[in-house]
Amino acid sequence: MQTAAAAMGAQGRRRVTIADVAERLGVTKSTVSRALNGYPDIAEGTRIRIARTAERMGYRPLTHAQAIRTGRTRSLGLVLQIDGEDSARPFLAEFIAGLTQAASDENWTVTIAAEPTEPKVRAALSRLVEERKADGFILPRTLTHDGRVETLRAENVPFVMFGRTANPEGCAWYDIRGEDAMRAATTRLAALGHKRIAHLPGGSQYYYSQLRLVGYKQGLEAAGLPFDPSLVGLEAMTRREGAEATRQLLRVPEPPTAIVCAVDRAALGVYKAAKEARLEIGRELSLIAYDGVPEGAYANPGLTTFAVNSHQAGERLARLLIARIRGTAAEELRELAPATLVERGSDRPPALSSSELAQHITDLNPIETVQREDHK
Amino acid sequence: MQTAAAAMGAQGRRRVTIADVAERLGVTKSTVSRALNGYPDIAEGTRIRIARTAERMGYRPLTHAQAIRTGRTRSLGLVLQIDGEDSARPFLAEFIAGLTQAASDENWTVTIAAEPTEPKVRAALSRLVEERKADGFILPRTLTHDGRVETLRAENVPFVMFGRTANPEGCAWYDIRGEDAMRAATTRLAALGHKRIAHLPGGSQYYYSQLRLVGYKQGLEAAGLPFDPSLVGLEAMTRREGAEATRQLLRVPEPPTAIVCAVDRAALGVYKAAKEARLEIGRELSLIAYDGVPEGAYANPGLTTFAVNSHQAGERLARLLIARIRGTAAEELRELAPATLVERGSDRPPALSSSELAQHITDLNPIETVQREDHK
DNA sequence: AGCACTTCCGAAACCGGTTTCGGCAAGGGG
DNA sequence: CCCCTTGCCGAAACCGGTTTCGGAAGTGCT
Repeated sequence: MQTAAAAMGAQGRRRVTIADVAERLGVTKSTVSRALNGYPDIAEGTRIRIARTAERMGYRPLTHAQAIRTGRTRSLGLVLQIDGEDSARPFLAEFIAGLTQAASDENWTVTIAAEPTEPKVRAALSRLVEERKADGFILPRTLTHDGRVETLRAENVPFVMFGRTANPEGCAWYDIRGEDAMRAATTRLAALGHKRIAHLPGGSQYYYSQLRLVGYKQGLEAAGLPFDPSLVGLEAMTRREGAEATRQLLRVPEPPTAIVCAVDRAALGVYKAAKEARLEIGRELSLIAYDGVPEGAYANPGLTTFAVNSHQAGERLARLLIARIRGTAAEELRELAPATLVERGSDRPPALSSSELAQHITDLNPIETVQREDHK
Repeated sequence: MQTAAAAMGAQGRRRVTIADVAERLGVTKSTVSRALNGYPDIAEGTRIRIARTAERMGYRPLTHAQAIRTGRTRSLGLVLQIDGEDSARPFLAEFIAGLTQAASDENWTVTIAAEPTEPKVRAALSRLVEERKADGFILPRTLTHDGRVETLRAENVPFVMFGRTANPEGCAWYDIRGEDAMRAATTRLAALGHKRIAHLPGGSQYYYSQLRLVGYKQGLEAAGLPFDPSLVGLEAMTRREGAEATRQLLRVPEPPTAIVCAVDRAALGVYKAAKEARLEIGRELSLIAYDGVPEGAYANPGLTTFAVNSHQAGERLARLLIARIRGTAAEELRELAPATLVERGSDRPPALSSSELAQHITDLNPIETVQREDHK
């Protein structure tokens, strides 16, 4: 139904095509094409001459026309899983900015899609490949065992992950050294005088949670503190879960005076639980987390955290993926970057020792109250 | 340099092409093409036969191959302006989800780009058109006078705006009735007993700010309250600006007992200023805002606000743009939707009258303190 | 001088579609 | 019965590139 073509995208004069360039120089299209694409059977002088006139005439090959023969589109694919529940993604804008700017530097574009469930995400990946809409993919939020990786490996499609994974075979990635951040957070709290430092891990489906737990343990070891499994709380990815995990940690005989959270949003829940228990963050309970969400700055006191540079992540991932598509081996395309400490007010020397804190908590919170909080 | 094609996207068997379908039926490619594209010179029976076999064979035309002749890509363009400063976009994920899901329903895709400044955004729009990467654009964050519109109008490229604009000629849009929300907010506060209701407008570069101001005035009128220009505060788009505007409003002889904010983030600044002035939100100062940012739920008390459904906005905009590209007149593609009231705790009957509040403020805050706050 | 190799480029096919053009057959009117 | 439409489809050109193939000129070697 190509009839109602009222809105024709016709903007003035015609594009300059490869035929125009060829004619101008008295050579054939094929010579121009091979010259511009670096084929070895074109004389150096000819190549330069062609490159110059093409440049001067403003010739830019039409990606679609190339794609029909080469199969390549110069397009990076990004498929998001957005399920409405947990769709607060403060970093998405910066991430996309980094991605698209790096892509456009190399004259690539980014095709984006979103689906609510994992099977649909996989289907979308396949569809984009099948329709040649993307030459490769960036996979955000890598899981320990990631179905998307299987899909793409099976179809032999290039990809790079934001985050490492359990089975690294054939995988390229960019990741932040979350384990180093957790390690530094722990030693920092120890240096402030904390003896009982807890950890709130992230969801176990994410590989980074394992890494961050390891970093926490390394930090304890470096500080000469023993590892106590009872100080590893429930998995907490949300404010609600963070609050619940904290309530549980504060109920034990020797409660922690500091908590290292795998993610900022869980840390926001620590604030909530602390408020319920009438504890002041930065005095009775210290806190360091990871991510750098903007809400952390609004918390009271501000949340000390290790921030990740999402813009840079997007930028690097775009470059890695382009290299991957061009044929570089996955094993050579693995990059790690550090998180940056943002010091705010949530980490201070402990005002109370662990046992004093325990006493303080039971003084302030009769058993009944605590239990009622627990069930709400 | 097409050499290192190690990562060829070759997935098994070849696609089924239009030639395959034609051969299968003993007709020519051209017949298949015209049948599938609804040309009138194909017999109905033939059309059905072709459609069925194409379907059965799993034939899907390759968009790029079509594009080279038709110039159309079946791709929607979205160019974001992301400048790093104000890049917190809590709705972006939902918006993109709506957009891409609607697009993919109609077998279109979304190409996304981001640039830090307005001129670069305009350049990106032109580039995407020039390279035929997008058939039309969605323009988020419409300004009163929008350079993007001029660029696209000049090049005769279809577009739809998220938000209305001053000069509607040739513009299609989807927008939320922010004016109705502001009107409802104002009458609601009046019904709770507030007599002095202030308004914090958004940035004047945004057309919606004008509309919301009008809605506020309509609300006053409907409630039988006089409009007092001194109750319209400074433009506030951020928490910081919202706080500053509030300080200023609270300093007058007859301060407002309630504030209607054009945007949630300014409202978060009201909380801050209220805390400084030791006023309790929902008692001494009531508050209703607009947007529905997640932080509003975490504020204390929760922020009552008119929330916009970003997912739906994206979805509708995709459909409008596709219709626009297919030739529907811009004037027929204008859609408005209401915002939804989310009741939380920030709007209550006033605990104090305006004059009592004024007294209360001066009691609690010696002049010096206020001035110091002012300059920080 | 003769021959085999290179070097470099033109000719033409090709990719997977769309669109123009023209022709055949059936139908209608005089 | 003939001519003129009209309906329907095939043939071929076309879109803007890439890639294969082969041949003309130049080079090196004997």
